[in-house]
Amino acid sequence: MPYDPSAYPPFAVTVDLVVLTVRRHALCALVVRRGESPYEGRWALPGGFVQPKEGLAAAAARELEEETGLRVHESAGQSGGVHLEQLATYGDPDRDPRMRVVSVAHLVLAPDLPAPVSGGDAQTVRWAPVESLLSLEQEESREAADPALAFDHHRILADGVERARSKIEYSALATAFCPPEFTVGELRRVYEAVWGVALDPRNFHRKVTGTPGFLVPTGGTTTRQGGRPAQLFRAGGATLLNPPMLRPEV
Amino acid sequence: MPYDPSAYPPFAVTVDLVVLTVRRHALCALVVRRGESPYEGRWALPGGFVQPKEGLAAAAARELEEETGLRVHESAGQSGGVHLEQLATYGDPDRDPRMRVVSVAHLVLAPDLPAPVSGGDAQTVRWAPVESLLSLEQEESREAADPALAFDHHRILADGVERARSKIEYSALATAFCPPEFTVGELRRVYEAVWGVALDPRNFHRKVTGTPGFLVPTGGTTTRQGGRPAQLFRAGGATLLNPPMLRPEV
DNA sequence: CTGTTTATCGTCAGGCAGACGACTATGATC
DNA sequence: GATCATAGTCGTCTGCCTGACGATAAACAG
Repeated sequence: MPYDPSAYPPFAVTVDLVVLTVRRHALCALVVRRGESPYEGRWALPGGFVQPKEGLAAAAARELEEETGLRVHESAGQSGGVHLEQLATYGDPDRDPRMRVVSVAHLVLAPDLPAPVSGGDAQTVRWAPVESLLSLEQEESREAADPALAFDHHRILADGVERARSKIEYSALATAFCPPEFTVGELRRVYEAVWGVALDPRNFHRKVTGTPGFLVPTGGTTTRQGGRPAQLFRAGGATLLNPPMLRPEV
Repeated sequence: MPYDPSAYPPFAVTVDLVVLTVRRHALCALVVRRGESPYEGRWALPGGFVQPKEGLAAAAARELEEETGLRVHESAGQSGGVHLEQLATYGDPDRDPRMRVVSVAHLVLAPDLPAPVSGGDAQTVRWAPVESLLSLEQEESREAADPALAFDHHRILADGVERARSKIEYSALATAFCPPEFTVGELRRVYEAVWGVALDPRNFHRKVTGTPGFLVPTGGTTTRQGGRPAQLFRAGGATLLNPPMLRPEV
């Protein structure tokens, strides 16, 4: 099977981004409003073409910075540092009606941003709760009050959310949703938002403070959540939690 | 950013396969000898171009059947059924010296085949223990007695093996390495081969027979492993093991 | 018949998670 | 300033699961 550079089928390769954060106790994803056909006016995941001499992760990082101003830290997993990883690749022959597009989806976990989204037009880029994005799509046949996501982005988002949900079980990645310094309660609210469940504050506290390398106390305290002052922590060096955090049944 | 079908960069999209099985108590991968430049004469993972109107999983299944005669069962996870899943996508700009190739790697778990490999030339397709494939590559600078894998296939294989090792922890996928009917001991040898550790037969037996939906007794027994007759099982409907099998530390 | 091999059942101790009580230290409200 | 609401932190207890390992069972090889 010799290569003939003009004989291989014409493919376009793109990256799509599932950018997740936790805002107001809800897991939110970054979506952009499409300004062109197809799916004009619909919400879609941010993304774009991979450049000829650009790696896949580099393309994802570039698109992320173009859309949000977020910069990926090299050593992912740091608290306050944005985490980026490859999610999966979607290449159904007719996922884009215009041409054959293979999209390498990436997952980004970011802390809540004070400014909504810098670098993008506020009218066309926004955070949307994943719950509404995913549930709306389920009943796509309803009147198009809030249209569903474009292309196969519903599936990509669902896969990304599922990846995030399972990954915070056995890794320290939940700290990627937190500011550089955070309390145990704030970290617990991240788990609660991502999993959509309530956790026992006492057992959670015992678990995370008892896992070596997960949290490092900074010595400071804060009362920004109200109530008794809480210790501040940074993410420790551990990336894998063993034994894992257990997601409650059902 | 309007689409211009002639303006996007020229990409080729391929699928590569990490096909794993357990033979003679060792985890083995399918490799083919390259007959052309670059890396002529080297071993490489099987793979090929995605066709214009073909999905990624379909391309992987087609390549698998072309190289091995194996056919993927639709409902993966059945014992005796071949399991196929997407692994990851590799697209470094210079991973192939000839052109820009983005490869969507897939992971295949198959039971040990009585016939070596049907459908392929026995001289150019073979099972190789992953231990030797991976360790050889580590010392690539040694004399080229047995050259390393072509392209970035060492990394792809390593990722696939790591995926398989972690996935049998929390899923019932180990049965994909087994024939349609198998004993607890045979299943244990699968775990031991994939993880490269020895497991306690008594605790393993308690664990797998006590996990609902993992194993279904067929009523038959066999002595093909020698010793006392062992019950035969089929894979149950469960796909996720909760709690998971624990891989011994270190 | 005896030793070897593999399968299977049981026992026991330690670790960890879920349920939940108790106490502490803030700010808010009266 | 007393009281209340809110959040954080420490402990206790119980049940489940795992790792270590003893014991028995059923085949085959000599």
